[in-house]
Amino acid sequence: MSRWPDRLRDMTTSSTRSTSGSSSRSGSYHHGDLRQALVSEAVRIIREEGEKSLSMRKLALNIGVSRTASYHYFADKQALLCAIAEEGFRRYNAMLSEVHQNGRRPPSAESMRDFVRGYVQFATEQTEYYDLMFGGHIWESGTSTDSLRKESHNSFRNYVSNVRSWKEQGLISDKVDALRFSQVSWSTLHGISRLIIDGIYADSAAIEPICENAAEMFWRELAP
Amino acid sequence: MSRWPDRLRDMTTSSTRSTSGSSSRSGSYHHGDLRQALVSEAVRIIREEGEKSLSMRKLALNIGVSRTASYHYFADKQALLCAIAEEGFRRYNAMLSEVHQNGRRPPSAESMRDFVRGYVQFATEQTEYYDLMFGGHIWESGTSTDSLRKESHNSFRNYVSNVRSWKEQGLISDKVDALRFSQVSWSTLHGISRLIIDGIYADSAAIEPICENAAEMFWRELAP
DNA sequence: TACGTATTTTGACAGTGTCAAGAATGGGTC
DNA sequence: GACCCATTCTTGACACTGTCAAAATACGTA
Repeated sequence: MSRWPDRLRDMTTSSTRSTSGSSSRSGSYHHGDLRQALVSEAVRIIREEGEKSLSMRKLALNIGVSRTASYHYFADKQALLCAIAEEGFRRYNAMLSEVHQNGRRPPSAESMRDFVRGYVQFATEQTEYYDLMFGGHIWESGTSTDSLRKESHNSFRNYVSNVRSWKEQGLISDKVDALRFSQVSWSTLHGISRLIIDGIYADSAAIEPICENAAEMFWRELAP
Repeated sequence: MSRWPDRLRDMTTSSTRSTSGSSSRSGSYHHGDLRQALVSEAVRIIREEGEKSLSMRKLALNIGVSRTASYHYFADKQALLCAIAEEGFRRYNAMLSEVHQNGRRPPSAESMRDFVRGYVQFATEQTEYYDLMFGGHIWESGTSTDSLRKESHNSFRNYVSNVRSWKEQGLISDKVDALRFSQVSWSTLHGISRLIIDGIYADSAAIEPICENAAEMFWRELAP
């Protein structure tokens, strides 16, 4: 006679379980892949109900484990959020290398436009990740995970070294300061994204021309 | 024999009381200027201990009133934060009109640099306000106060109409789209500020050259 | 002095993150 | 197969949080 028959019965039919896929043995005391299930469900909650609505207790309840089970995989809530942000950086890098076609595409007015569009699209469509990646909550007071810090530094370093290599190949003006340009242009992209996400640029029809304008401005800076 | 002798004694010597100034009658049941005291103390807590550390209960305790007294002036915590953001917009507008010398200063490479510096300085030094003004928490899910929304719209409209009037006076290139330029440049300013605030541009020595670069980029867009 | 209104308090409820201690499980060794 | 132990999960508990409803207090005014 089990001590939690209802919960177990619920678990086998829970929609949550179907997403975790591989190694989850339904009906067992051990979940099988709790760590991944936690991250997935957390992302789902943030996307569909907002970050504020994510609590460790509700998260565990939805998955079908007890409130503190998660603490075996994440030291605290912050660590969970860091793990999600890391996943975000992985997706972000994938998006970047697709837009840049792995560096095989020379910079141009068009490539700039595609890049700006891609960035803003990623930020505004995958808000669940973007908010955590550059949201501040994670970074303030230095409570972020080591691996997350490494991942994010990598991301920006790639960005700069991209510009630098363009300059060395003579594809852009040699007057450009690669580091400064990267910082300022990234700021612009980040600013556009944040203002859209936060609903301050409410008119969604304005997004496209804003991106175009930004891309033109960037290219005016870079053009040989 | 009073029912809360300790609290009353504390109140008269509390450092909090001394800041409220004018109409507070110390030692009385009625606080005198509780609304203002709440805002001031809330700002203090956010600045010195971080926004996360601000709770309605602690706030009331610090001031020396009971936990729910604040709800007579603010419908909920969100409303309190909106009030602080409004105060922030007032300070922001003051800063702007000082930098622009009330519109009497024609746009130039120097004025651009001063403007960028002023903006970033305001954002990074008065983080308590800036975070709330453009922080998202307040805007998401449309729970912001009417008066706050009005104040913020005003702020941006002023910014655009400034650029527009420059254009009409022939002080900048007539190829500039005032609205688009305003949106993109504001995004850049916001992006720089956020990335500094969030500690992602950790090197504080980089701030100055970043601002300079941004200002140059802006002026290249505007120069007649 | 009495009354109504503005202001503040107490009590209560449903949440939250997280620690410490214990219980169930599964894999490896004899 | 029986045993043991590390891994995984649960229960209980504590100190917090925002906020509602009802009661208490003080003040201005008639």
